[in-house]
Amino acid sequence: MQEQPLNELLSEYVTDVAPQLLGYRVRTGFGGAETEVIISEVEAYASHEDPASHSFSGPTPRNQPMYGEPGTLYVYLNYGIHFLMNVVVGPPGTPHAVLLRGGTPTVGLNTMQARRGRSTDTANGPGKLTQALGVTLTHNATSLLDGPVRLLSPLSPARPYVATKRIGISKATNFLWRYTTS
DNA sequence: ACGAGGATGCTCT
DNA sequence: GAGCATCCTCGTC
Repeated sequence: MQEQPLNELLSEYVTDVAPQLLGYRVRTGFGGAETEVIISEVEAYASHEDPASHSFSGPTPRNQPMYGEPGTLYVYLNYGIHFLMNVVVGPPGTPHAVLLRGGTPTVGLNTMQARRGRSTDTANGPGKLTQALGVTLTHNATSLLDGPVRLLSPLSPARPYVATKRIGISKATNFLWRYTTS
């Protein structure tokens, strides 16, 4: 496959990067078990231009990782229950992020099903995705290029996608910044 | 098939 | 103290 280097892709503007991450893989190898999904659903969050972004109002203790290098992993606790994972993107220092909302399991399905405690709906949601991959707050601010949670290039050509409204937010609900493979 | 409601704890005002 | 970038169970149709 031919594609531009990942670090170049991740430096583009967040709404350009987000749909291009569809088809990329996320891989972990915790507890001796390799697990991997193909990303199928993402959302873009554009810092100060986006009232729904965690970095809309500037730096806070929680959103520090968003100000890091493109390719940094930003994990946070949502609703007190679920971890959600983002890829920090955009020109370095701009706190833009792509929320990974779902994936198709390709490696280690049994492990992911065990982590999920069920055999269906393994990674088709942002909280389910992190649980299936074993991603938690301990991985926050690590590098997706060089760390325990890896972002890997697609194995097959890019597929068509659709852009729709983002889900589960109460601000800027009209932005068509949710991208899913059709 | 679908909707309502509860779980659960951190973050920021 | 309010508000979450969610998920699951249970009730009803």
